[in-house]
Amino acid sequence: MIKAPSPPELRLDNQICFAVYSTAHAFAQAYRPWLEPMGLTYPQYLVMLLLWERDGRSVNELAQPLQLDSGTLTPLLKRMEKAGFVTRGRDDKDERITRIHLTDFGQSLQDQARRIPAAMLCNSGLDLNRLNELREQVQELGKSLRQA
Amino acid sequence: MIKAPSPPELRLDNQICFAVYSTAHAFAQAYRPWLEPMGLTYPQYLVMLLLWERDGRSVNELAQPLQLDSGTLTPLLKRMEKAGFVTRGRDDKDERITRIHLTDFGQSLQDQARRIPAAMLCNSGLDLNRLNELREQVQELGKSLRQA
DNA sequence: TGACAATATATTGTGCACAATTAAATTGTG
DNA sequence: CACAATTTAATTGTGCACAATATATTGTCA
Repeated sequence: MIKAPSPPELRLDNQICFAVYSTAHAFAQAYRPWLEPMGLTYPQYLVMLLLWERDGRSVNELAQPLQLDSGTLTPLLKRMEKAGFVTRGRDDKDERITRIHLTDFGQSLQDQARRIPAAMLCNSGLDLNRLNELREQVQELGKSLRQA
Repeated sequence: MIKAPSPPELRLDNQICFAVYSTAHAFAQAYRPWLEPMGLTYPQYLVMLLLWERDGRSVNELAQPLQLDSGTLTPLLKRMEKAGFVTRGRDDKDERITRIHLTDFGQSLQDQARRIPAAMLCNSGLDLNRLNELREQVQELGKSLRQA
């Protein structure tokens, strides 16, 4: 019994979903040498980016930009609290809300983090303009997929 | 005490790593309506793509193109075996090698899968040419990051 | 042939990611 | 005010992802 060859549109190499999936993992690996010395994982670093922009966010104010839910964030934030990056406490006015605040230590890590973007630009093998164009296209793609 | 504003290169929205990370998750969600009826998760679907191309691969021959290790694949393949998509058995000549073979059921799912790429193309909001260009750029980026 | 290095997979432990559910606080409405 | 609806997090259960380690088989060379 002869088996038909796999159609080209099902080949792994032709899947943009896999290109994105695989490159996402490559990014996490590329960040590791910078993040591990700080004691941060890659998703925790994303949380730090948001808190450096604006401190005292609620879980939802982290979840929305990151597109994550409380099932992911709650244990992640507990680990970050245990590691001394943030504090977790209920909002004074509305006890439903958990507010996340940077510790002095967490705030202080921003100085080290400032060196990362230039290093990653170098690792990317692209110039800043092309990388920004690519970023916008990938952002648009993500947006289309989410509303589809 | 005044806190300096977060530098723009550390803003989450300016990070291509996050655009890729977030779009990868959006893809997994976009595939779900097609994969769930088949009983496949997204990473399992990637394994199926490789097996439809060429059956009887070793764990390593799956691991290399997927950029995953045995710590991820072994339990994933056991779940796929339990679900009836594949069989796992040692190579006759070299007992170190575990060979993965599609079951008839696993092979038969390819027909359903053939309809997925067109649907995802539609979800992407792009035409095939632009999507292919974008895929190649993302693949190149991943390659640069891995060898950096 | 008999150590021993190399290879291939599996195991262990930690940390995401997400669906589904639960629980508590607040808001809106009659 | 009572109380249903809503909002916000936390919990539970399953499935990746990966570093580090362990185990078993094969190849090699003295």
